[in-house]
Amino acid sequence: MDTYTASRLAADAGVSVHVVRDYVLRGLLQPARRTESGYGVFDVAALQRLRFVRTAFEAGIGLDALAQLCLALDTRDAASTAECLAELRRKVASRRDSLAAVEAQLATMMPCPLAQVGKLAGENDHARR
Amino acid sequence: MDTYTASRLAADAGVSVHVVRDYVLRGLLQPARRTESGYGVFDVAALQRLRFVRTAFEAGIGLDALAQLCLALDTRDAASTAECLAELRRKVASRRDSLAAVEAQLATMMPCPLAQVGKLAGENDHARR
DNA sequence: CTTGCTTCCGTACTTGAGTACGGAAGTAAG
DNA sequence: CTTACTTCCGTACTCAAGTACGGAAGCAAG
Repeated sequence: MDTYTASRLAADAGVSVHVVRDYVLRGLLQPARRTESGYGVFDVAALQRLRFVRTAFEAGIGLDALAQLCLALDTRDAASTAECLAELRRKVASRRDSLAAVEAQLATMMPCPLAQVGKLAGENDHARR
Repeated sequence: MDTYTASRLAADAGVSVHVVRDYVLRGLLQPARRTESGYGVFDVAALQRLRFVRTAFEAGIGLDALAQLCLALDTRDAASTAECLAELRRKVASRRDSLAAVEAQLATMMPCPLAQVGKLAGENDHARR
């Protein structure tokens, strides 16, 4: 019936059980329901959520920002969801830019093993102010 | 004569003096020389180095990896420099991939504020094993 | 029922990056 | 010389994300 225990969910998403618990505490994840004895029961949506969060996290998005989005998502608040999404897209874009900059600098250092680390960003600003 | 005091260097790179000291301790940066009284004296190369490190750091490269590269750079060890550069390029590439994945998922959630977080990565793997 | 796993929960430690504190000593201006 | 700022150094704290520990209780098999 597509239900997951905490450890199954963790295994399927490739994280430790602890991370699942941590994310539940942070509001990134919630069990679809709980057994009478308090055990969490998760569904496919939770797995998708968890995978999404991990991907975003690996891309450098902080858990707090993701928690905000998840909250908006869970409360089905269209306005704040849109806002969170916009903010995330900004973050992603800025991250992509830094990445591009590093790639460029890395490229300039590739061929020669000398210490010409700055050759690109040479603003050459007036020392000895 | 293009020399920088620790605080000038920090200001010009847009970081705090503490970060400069921290980076010197980590071997990411070294003063060109020191005054008799132990004060660090930096040069433009250090500024370029610092800027590069910050850019890379903002792109999600850990300081440890950067420290390795800087060590290789400073010892002018062509072999390990090349190795570090290769590794950094791998990291950058993987980071770019995560970023692309997030962008894709973000795009699928943009138009509709519903909780269809996973619609992309839908592996649909057999729950209730 | 007993043995053995999983879950729960709280708490506490770890690691990475950075900030803050406190004192000693250098430096610079009047 | 005195006052005020900067630097140095070590140590200690903060914050984020995760891991580890320890005990209580659920669950499952013999």
